[in-house]
Amino acid sequence: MTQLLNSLNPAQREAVAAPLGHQLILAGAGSGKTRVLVHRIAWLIQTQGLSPLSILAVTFTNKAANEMRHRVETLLGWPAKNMWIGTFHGLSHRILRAHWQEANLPEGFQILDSDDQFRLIRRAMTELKLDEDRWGVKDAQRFINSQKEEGRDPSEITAYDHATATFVKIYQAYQEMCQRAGVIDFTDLLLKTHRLWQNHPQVLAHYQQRFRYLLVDEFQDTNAIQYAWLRLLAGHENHMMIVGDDDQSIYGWRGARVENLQRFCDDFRHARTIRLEQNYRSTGTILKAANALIAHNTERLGKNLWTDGSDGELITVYAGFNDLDEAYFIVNRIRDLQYTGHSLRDIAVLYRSNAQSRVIEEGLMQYGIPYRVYGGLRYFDRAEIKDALAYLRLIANQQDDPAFERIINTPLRGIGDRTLTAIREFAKTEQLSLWHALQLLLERQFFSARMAGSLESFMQLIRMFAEKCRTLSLHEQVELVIQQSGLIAHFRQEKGEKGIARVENLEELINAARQFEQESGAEESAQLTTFLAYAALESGEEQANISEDSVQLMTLHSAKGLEFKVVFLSGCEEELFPHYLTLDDPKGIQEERRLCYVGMTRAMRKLYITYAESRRLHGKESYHKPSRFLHEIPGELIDEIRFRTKVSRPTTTSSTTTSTATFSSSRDTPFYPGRTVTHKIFGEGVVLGCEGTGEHMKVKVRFAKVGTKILIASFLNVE
DNA sequence: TCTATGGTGATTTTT
DNA sequence: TCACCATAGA
Repeated sequence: MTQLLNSLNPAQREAVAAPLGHQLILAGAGSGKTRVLVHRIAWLIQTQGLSPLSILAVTFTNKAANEMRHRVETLLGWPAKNMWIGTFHGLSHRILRAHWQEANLPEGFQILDSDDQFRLIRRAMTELKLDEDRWGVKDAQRFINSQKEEGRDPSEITAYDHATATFVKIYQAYQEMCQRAGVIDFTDLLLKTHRLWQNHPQVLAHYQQRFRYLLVDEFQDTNAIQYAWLRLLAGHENHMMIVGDDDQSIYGWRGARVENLQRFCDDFRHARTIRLEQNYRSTGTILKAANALIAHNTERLGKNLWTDGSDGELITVYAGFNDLDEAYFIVNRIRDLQYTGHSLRDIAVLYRSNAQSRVIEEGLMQYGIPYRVYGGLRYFDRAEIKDALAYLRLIANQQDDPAFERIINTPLRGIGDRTLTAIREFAKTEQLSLWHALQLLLERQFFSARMAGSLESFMQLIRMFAEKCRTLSLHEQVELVIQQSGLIAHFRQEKGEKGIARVENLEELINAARQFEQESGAEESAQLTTFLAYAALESGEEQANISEDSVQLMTLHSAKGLEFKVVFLSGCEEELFPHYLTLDDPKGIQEERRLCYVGMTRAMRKLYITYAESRRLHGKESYHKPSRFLHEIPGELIDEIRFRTKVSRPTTTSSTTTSTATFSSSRDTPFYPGRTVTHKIFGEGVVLGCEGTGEHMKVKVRFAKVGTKILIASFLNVE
């Protein structure tokens, strides 16, 4: 047992071996918080004799949950398969599946993702005859989600003005549509679980008695409904350990409430606060700089990171002439690092907004440095995948209007907007699902003979699928649907790389289903439902070939929780960072400062901070002062370099290739870096570099499909 | 129903 | 600037 504690520092040990009761662990960046959580779980089981089944561990992302489960298993030495470790949404989902009746849900309820939600809200607005230009769908969506996060039903909202009253009407209509279609959105997962507990004390009691010990990660990111959820589950009897860092609260804009940390201490009396301040990640210099920066924030719970390691190198600040020059500097430093034997995966370039990645990508491309940009489309979010899943949803439940809308004319079968509007209107007046409405309209011979034919064959198709699927395994169902729905044929027609990729993605879905069959313990009859929920809740890893050693490009937000040996914090200019939309709100600026703190503390050994004196933004050249955050870092920790040569944007033509050719020395060949080329077998790719001349020139090309290859120029075609 | 064109507007993201 | 949308015309 003491073995468990041996590897920990005093503060960590205090947290891990704290007596039962409530604990708030204020865990600074890089202080080993996951380690503490995982050890605490092991300690509860091994020394306190708690059953693994009486422990509930909650995180925000699937990634964090998977990591925690994995580390618990490693530490305990046995599989923790039946332990409840998961996200708020995943755990809520599990509970709602078990209590669908009490929760007033259909047995096979499905989950809407944000995109489905958007479409359904838009439809609700059309039905209410609201002008989309005046009433933004996005605004309505935000309104609805934030009301739900506060736990409010449409009937519970007092509307003092016309705008709010309108949004409430939309909320009401949307909610009714969800109910009728048998679907729920992400926030509903939490809200309906909370309601379930409130309305059914015996269900609540069951979970309260089962989960005697709750552990919550990243508590500063909890919103109102999540807090209420936890509080209800904890009741008066149970114990709770929460881990968080108020200085890393960067999601206030999407409803996260840092105040929940303080509130926890008020609500759960006698909660013990333990600070983890020893940092195992960064150099002394980086920590001093980060501490100095964050000290400019007010109302902190207070924390000072320290290390017993060395001070390391100074922070290099680079003042670029413009954004190109800034990128040029970063790329050159990366090349230096590469030559001195660093792995590219240890290097990250961070920025405030996604648009900033472009210039840096172009620079990296010129030198053929592989990179990976985070924040792309995820597997289950791809249109073709969502189409296929919509077929499966409609097969499972014909009331599923969002699924119906998605595929009624995908692939194209000549069912246009007018036909659809007629179905929608009939469905609305008769309070029916679209499927049912269509059925009745066909019976009444509402449509022209031709249209009726198309519609009838669509319904036949779905009925046939439903019939056949009864006897098929999950992956066979998927296969049947993507083959015979015409989806594959449809995307095969699509020209270029895109179509090929889509077909491949669809085929991959069969594999995903097969894998799911083997891994999920679900009964065969429930597998389709569970698979669909899995697809909605776990949108999958971003696609990238992880095997290739590449520089990591991402926003500051997505960098949270990660660490890299070398970090470039780019675009540190007023109005970009802190972002101009936050400038008039002191709270906003403080959150930006925390974002900067998060960024800086990602660096283990070396931190570069860069900015540009001028930058092309929204098509215009703009000038900004260096970020105020730079001035908040003590000068003695900084080594500032200014640009030596002006790197100007070519003023001639404005195509991408010429503007980036600033980096390139080999413009005189048709195979200059950045150029798109095609190859008979490998498809489309981007030139990274070349050597030699004429027909025998060797060209290094990165192909979308097969990765980087060096080829003889004569085998390549310039588009 | 598909394609071309012009207007618009432009943080951060997970489930 | 550029990517997204909505609308008009084939």
